[in-house]
Amino acid sequence: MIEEEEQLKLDNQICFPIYSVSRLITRAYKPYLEEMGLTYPQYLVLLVLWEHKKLSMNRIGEKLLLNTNTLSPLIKRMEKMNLLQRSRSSEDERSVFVELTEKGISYKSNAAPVPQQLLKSLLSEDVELTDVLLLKDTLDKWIAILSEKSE
Amino acid sequence: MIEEEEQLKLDNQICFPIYSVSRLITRAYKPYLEEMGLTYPQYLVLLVLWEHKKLSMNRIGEKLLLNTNTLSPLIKRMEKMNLLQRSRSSEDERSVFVELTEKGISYKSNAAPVPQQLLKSLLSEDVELTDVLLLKDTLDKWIAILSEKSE
DNA sequence: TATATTTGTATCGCGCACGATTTAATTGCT
DNA sequence: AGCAATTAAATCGTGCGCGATACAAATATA
Repeated sequence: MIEEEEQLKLDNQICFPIYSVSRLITRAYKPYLEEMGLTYPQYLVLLVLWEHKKLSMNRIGEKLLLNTNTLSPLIKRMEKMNLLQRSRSSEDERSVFVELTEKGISYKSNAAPVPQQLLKSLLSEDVELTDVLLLKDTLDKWIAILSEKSE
Repeated sequence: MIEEEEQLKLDNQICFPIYSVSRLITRAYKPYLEEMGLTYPQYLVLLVLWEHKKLSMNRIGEKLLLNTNTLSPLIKRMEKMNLLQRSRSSEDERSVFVELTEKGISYKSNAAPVPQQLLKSLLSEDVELTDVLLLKDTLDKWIAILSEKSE
């Protein structure tokens, strides 16, 4: 157990590297994404829609752990870019369903090699694939814990 | 090696869990920090100043991997809260040095137990301290790689 | 059937992040 | 000394995140 004084040093924090790597990875994604005029969160929306065709705002939010106050304007921006279409459900007039346009679907082939390339740039002698899988495993468990806590 | 189609599924992404956990951790910090009226990035600035007394904007940015376009307004907000004081260097009029006030220093004792409590809430049967240290190790290596790339 | 509660989405305000640009001070070069 | 290049901060515009709030549609309850 580290003593109180030591705990507060930046180097001994566990949350700071997570926060920093998250930002650095978004930055690393940028050159690939801005060719398509996308931001990282917008790319995430495409990811779930490539996989699921048509989803309500609600379901997209659940999958990305984002609230509608973040998603609403984000998705509207993507609609303006003609990447997707929003439409009210006829069964439940409160729900808005989101579906990709041809353009949105077509971006899939451009984006396909990106995660692989990025992963490659994160691997080295020091960081092997097994380390990454271990890391992902821990993070996934934390997501389960933390997202449950915030209901 | 995962095939192309599979790669694009959210569950197979490595960057998404990092992005999500980062946000969830900031959220988990919130109840502790808002007692002091702080945000997570502001808390990070306090961390480095508790450790280093007096630093230029530049040096704070280096340590937190943040640029001045993020730090300038953030630090000005903290100055308004009387947590710190800014002053131009007399040797180099371009540099602005930042130093904590008594109030800023005094927050240290409030913040001291927070990281420990947070870490505790992240540990479970499934995630032990050794896993966390392994994770931090990988992330620190990635910071080295990624922060070098963006010069 | 009338009313209360819940649910799905949108809006508002604030605080980051960050690319691009600006301004001022310092350094380097001839 | 004189001028270009570099360096340190600040400013601007855009896009997230997110707490708080609003509002309409659907559901539950009396």
